[in-house]
This record gives sequence, structure tokens and C-alpha cells, in this order.
Amino acid sequence: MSGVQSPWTPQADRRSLREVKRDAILRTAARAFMKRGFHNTSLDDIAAELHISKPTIYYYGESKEILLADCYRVALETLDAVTRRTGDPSANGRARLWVLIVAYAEAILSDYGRCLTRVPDIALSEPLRRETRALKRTVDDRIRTVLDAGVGDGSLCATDVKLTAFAIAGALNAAALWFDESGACTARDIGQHYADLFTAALSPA
Amino acid sequence: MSGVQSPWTPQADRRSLREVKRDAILRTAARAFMKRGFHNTSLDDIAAELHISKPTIYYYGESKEILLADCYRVALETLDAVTRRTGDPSANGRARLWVLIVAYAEAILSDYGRCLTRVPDIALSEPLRRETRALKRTVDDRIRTVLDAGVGDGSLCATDVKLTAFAIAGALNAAALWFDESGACTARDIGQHYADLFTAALSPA
Amino acid sequence: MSGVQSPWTPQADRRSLREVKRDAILRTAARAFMKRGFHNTSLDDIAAELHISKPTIYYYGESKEILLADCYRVALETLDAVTRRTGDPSANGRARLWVLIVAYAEAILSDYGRCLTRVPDIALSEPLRRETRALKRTVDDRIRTVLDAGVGDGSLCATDVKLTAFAIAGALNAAALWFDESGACTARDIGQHYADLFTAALSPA
Amino acid sequence: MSGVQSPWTPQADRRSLREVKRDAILRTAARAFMKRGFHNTSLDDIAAELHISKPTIYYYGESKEILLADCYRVALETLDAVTRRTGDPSANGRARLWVLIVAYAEAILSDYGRCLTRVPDIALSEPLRRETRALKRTVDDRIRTVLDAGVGDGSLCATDVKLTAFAIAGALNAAALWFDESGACTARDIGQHYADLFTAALSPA
DNA sequence: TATGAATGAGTATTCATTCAT
DNA sequence: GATGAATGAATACTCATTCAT
Repeated sequence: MSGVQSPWTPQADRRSLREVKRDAILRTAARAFMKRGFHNTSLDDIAAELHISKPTIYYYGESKEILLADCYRVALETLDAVTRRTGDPSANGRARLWVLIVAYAEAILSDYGRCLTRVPDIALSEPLRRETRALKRTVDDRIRTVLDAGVGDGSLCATDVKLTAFAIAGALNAAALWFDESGACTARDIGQHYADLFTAALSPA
Repeated sequence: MSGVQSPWTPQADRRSLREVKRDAILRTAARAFMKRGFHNTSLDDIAAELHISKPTIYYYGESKEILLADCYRVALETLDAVTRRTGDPSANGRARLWVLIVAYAEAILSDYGRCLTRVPDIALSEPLRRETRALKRTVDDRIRTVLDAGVGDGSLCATDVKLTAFAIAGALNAAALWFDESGACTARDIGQHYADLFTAALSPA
Repeated sequence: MSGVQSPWTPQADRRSLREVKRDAILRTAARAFMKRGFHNTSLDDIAAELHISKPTIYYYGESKEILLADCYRVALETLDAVTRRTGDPSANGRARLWVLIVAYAEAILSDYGRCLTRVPDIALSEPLRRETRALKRTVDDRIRTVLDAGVGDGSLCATDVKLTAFAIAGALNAAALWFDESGACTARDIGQHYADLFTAALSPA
Repeated sequence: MSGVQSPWTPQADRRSLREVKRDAILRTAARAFMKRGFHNTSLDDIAAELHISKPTIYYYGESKEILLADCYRVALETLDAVTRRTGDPSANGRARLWVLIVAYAEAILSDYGRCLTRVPDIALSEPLRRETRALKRTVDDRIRTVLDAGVGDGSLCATDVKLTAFAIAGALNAAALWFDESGACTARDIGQHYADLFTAALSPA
């Protein structure tokens, strides 16, 4: 409000500037990895896209491998966050599944989400791969939990919950392979279509 | 029978021997690509696994890229072949979908099939990638055709056939990502489970 | 004494503080170079050890190369100083050689001395290397001078003074390669042992 | 002699050709390392000197580090070999010491020997460094053994055998630092001078 | 005084590919 | 048919150094 800036603002600015820059690098990497693949993307490519020099990438990140792992991490943490709050807990399983699928779809169709599904984790060394896979499992489990709830309250019908969960996740992940962000269909559209599809298919007769 | 060998036999033998060797190279490549990724697999690795020298690979193949394209081709031609004959044409759509899914699953869970789903086609240059994607579309269309038939004869119920086809293909392809050939579940098991799952979900109320 | 500080004191303090800091950097560099080698020691390493930032090193020094040259210089100036006063000038050559060797050993076994012997001067560019070698020669000459004196006054016996001087310097320098500062033997111990050894070996029959 | 070449010759030729080439690379590396230092010598430099491409070096060697380790190894194995046969075993210690010093000097003043003394072994990783140092110790012990023999048979006089051995080795190694192969003094000359020097100094009064 | 940020230059290493034999 | 030898091209990563603040 006043014309005088708080003396702490610059500090905060500087810190946030660093975050902003790091985010820019990460997002650029994610998009490049997702579009051209991990090994076909050189750090030079990423640097050029950002109009910075290659060593600057190292100033903000540790290595190309960790860059990828961090892309995975952002994607998985987002997936984790959006699938945790799957709508009104008092709603029945089917309603919650619908919300979950839409949220999952939107997350998996983001830059980071598509990086996660399109770039095979073989590019990672053992420890990082293990960590990534653990996170993946956590997210996958969330689908199963909602399915279980739906079967429990009678709003859903599934003979093999585990496999059904895999099928749903698989279908959504596959969508990330052909999703075109410049196309007519938005991520939300696709999510809603899939949500309709699966809730319909899993409704009790 | 006689001590004299037919003069054609050696010719035939020689040709078939060449085929056998080429197949060995291709299958070894497919398994290596699928397990360790395209870029993490060097021709040295493949050569070492076959106890041959690296140039020998070039004697039987054109380049690493074409090796991958050929792996894709084998996978897609197999998928094409097994999905073309989707059981008794006089059967209804649901029955044919069941058969189709099992066949698709078995093919996609083979060495070549997993190579196809696990190795992103970005490794291919434009023309080969285009060709591969065209083949993929052909195979995917086959699912849609059977779904259409089922909807037509009333044995299946699907509001959005195109999306449903994508979901089925996506779920099956995703299975190829986690399928473990040394596990307890065979490809046929998984195929039947998915077939049961989808035919049940798509049965009219 | 009075409550008023001399206005010059801060000046002096400031200057000496700068010296102190510069010395800390130089000594840290010397120890790092000597332990891990010149090229295996990055300025980051040195900065980290001192809990300062890398540019601060440049504030107190010109470049990594000059840092090394200065380490050499400190070592050589110390050697020069301690070998100049080789005991009672009225004593005979043998007695003075004994004192010289002990002094040389103590100097060459210091942090800077070991940096001098362990780090090859190839890391330096021509002009600085030339300068360094000139200083080295000066110091080496001092051994020869004392040997000459001893041969002159009959207290030492050496057919080839030049080579003998090289041998003594070589033996002492080599000790700097295996000297362990945390070991039981102090630099002075080693110096005295060598002094005994060489004066005995060079005593006239 | 005859115009007919043995059919094995080509084989032998090929094998020996490989050895010859590898030796050329190793010797070139040794000379470059010794003259310009390990880190100031790039594999490009070595390749250029041999008129080959950089990857060719990798075809014949494993890595730059192992190249250096192999230079050390050649030097140390040569030192080991020449110091093992220290002349007529029936001769007295002093005579054998003389022979030993000349042999040691010639070996340490060779290309590989100078590489050994001039290039600090810090460039090596732990395991290789450990191995190298063990070999060094073996060679150093040989000097002590001959000294012991001389003291035993009364042909030599040394109060501290261990230190004397160090001094001899140190003096010879130091010679490798200033030895100029294009100078007037040959390695053999220097060796003989040192041999004279030390046997004279260690002769009983 | 001191440092966060940035970079140019350099380097070891890998690998698909070729070719003479 | 098969391979030893060789290489061009590419790339991740390091580091001394600079500069605005």
C-alpha cells in the first residue's frame, strides 16, 4: 500500500526468484523429455530453450538424471495430492470414483504427468527408480481404495477390484500417450469422458 | 534318404539359416530394448549376448534404428494377425470381444509386444515413426470394429465406442509395462481376466 | 590505556586482518594442494574448508595459479631464510652442514614445503615456473656452499660436491613425500637423523 | 631365410602388431604425462601425437586413469626386474650396491621411470594407488636388503640402514626430476656417479 | 567486504557405423 | 560370412573466472 517497500521483500524476492528459475528449468526439462525423450534431449537443448548456458542448469540442479527424477516427483506428488481429496467423503463410492478419475486425468495429462508416463523409468539408476516406483504404487492404491468403498456401499460393482483399478489407471495413463494439448479436447474433457465411461461400466445392473 | 543331397537343400538351408540368425538377433534386440531401454542398450550388448561381433549385426540388419522398427513391425504384424481372426464370425460381438482381448493380450505381452509398448517410438525417425503409428491405428481400429458389432447386435453396451476402445487398448498396453514373464500369472491368464472384466462391464444391464 | 583508541589502530587492524585472512587462504590452499594435488583441488574445496564463498578467494588472491606460485614462494623464502643462517660462521663446514640439514628438513616438511615438493611445477605457466626454479636453485646452491666450505677446511670429504649436494637435497625432498605429520617422528627428528647420516658419511676417514 | 613365410606369421604379426600399438600408446602417454603432467595432458593430445583418433585409445586401453596406472606398472616392473639381479651374488655388499644403484638409476631415468616419479599418484583412485604403492615398497626393500648384506659382510658401514636406503632412493628419484635426456649426461653416467658417491660414503673408514 | 549467479572452455567417455581383410 | 580395427559425432559434467550487487 505505502510507497515504501519492506526491506525483507528483496530477500523474499531473491529466494522466490531462485525457485521460479528452478521451476522453469524443471518444467522445460519435463516438456522436452516428454516430447523428444530423455536420451534425445541434451542439456544443451534445454539450456538453449531457456536462453541460458549449460552450466547454469547445474547451478540449479544436480544432474540430468536427478532432473528427470524431480519431474517424476512433481508429477507423482501432484497425483498424490489431487487423488487424496476425492470429493465429499460422505458421498458414495461411485461419486467419489468419478471425481477421482477426473482429477487423475487432469494431473496425468499435465506436462509433468505426461513426462511420467512417456519417459520409461529405466533412465533412472536403481535407488531413484525404486523411490519413484514406491510413489507410483501409493497413487495407484488410491484408486483401489475408492473402488473398495464403492463396492462396499453398493454403488459400484466389480468382481476383481485390483484388476479393475489397474485397468482404469492403464487407460488413463495411455491417454497421456496420445493427448495433444493443442487439440480440441481439454484434459478435463477427457477426464470427464473416462469418468462417465468407467462409472457407467461399473454401475450395478 | 540317399547319400546325395538335393542341390536345392543347401540353398534352402542357407536361406533359412540366415533367417534363423536374423530372428535371433531381432529377438535378442527386442528383449534387450524392452528390458533396458533403447538407448541403454548398445549394439555391443546385443552382440555380446549372442556371442557374435558387432559388425555381424550389420551383416543381418541395417541399423539400430531399423532393428527397433523391425521389432515394432513384428509386434504389430502379430497383433494384426491375431486380432483379424477374432473367433467365429457368426458369434455375437461380446463373444468376439472376449476372444479378441485374449488374443491381443497374449500378443502384447510377448517379447516383441512389450518392446512395442515399453520403448517410446520417439527413437525412430519421422518416416519410420509414421509407418509404425499407421500400423498401430489399424490394430486399434479392430477393437472398435468388434465393439461396433457388439453394440449393433445388442450383446454389448457402450455409449462412446471410440473412447471405450481406447480404454481397452490402454489397459492392455499398460499390463505390458508391469507384466513379469517369470511370475505366476501367464499372459493368457491376464488376457482372460481382462476379457472377463471388460465383457462384464460392457454387458447390457 | 585511554578510552580513546588511536585512529591508526583500526587501519592497522584492518590491514593485518586482511593479511591474516589471506594467510588462512594460502595455508589452506597449500595443505589442500599437497594432500589432494593441484588439479584435484577446486577453489570450491578451498572455499568450503574456510566457510567462505569462492569469489572471496579472488578478493584475496589473483588466480589459482598464483595461489600455487605463492605457496611455492612462501616455502622457498622460508628455505632461503633458514638456510642462510647456518649456525656459527666460525664453526667448521661439517658442523654447519649438520645445522643446515636440520633447518632444511624442518622447512621442507612444513605444509608449504611439502606443497613445494609434492606439487609439480608444471601447473605453473612459463614465467612463474621460471621464477620458481630460480629460487630453488638459490636454495640448492646454499648446500653446495657449505659443502665447499667443509671440503676447504678439511672437516668434510666429497669428491663431487655438486652431485653430493643434489643427493642431499634429493633425499630431504623425498622425505617430504612420505612424511606423516601425525606420525611419531617429528620433522626435527627426521632432520637430525639425516644430518647425522650425511655428516657421518662425508667425514674424512 | 626362405621366401616362404610361415602361415603363422600373419597371426603372430597381428597379435604383435596389437602389442606394438598398445606399447606406442602407453609410451606416448608416459612421455606426455611426465612432460606436461597428468591433468594437463588430454587424450586428444596423446591421440594427436600418434596420428590416431581419441576413441582408438579406448580401443587399446580402458581409461586415462588405467593408462597412468599401467605406466606406473611398467616402471615398477622394470625396477623390480633390474634390481632383482644385482650382480654376482658371491660379490660383497658394496659391489652389489654399486651395481644396484646403476641399474636403479637407468630404470628410474627411463620414460616410464620419470613418469613414475614426476606424476603424483594422487591422480589414481584408491585401489590402484594402493596397488602401486605396494609395488613401490617392494622395490625400495631391495635396496635395504643389499645394504644389510654389505653391513653384514663388513664391506659397508651404515648406522641406520632403513634411513640410508631412503636417502639413496630419494636421491635417485630426485635425479629423475631434473634429468634431461637430451643433455650430455646419460642415465648410465648419472647412475655410475651416484654409485661411486654412495659406495664411497658408506665404505668403512 | 563478500557473494549469488552465470558462463566459456575444456575433457573423458560412449557408441553407431564403416571397411579392409 | 564374419570380424578386428578405427573413427566422427555427440554429450554429461567440471571448474576457474567474472560481475552485478
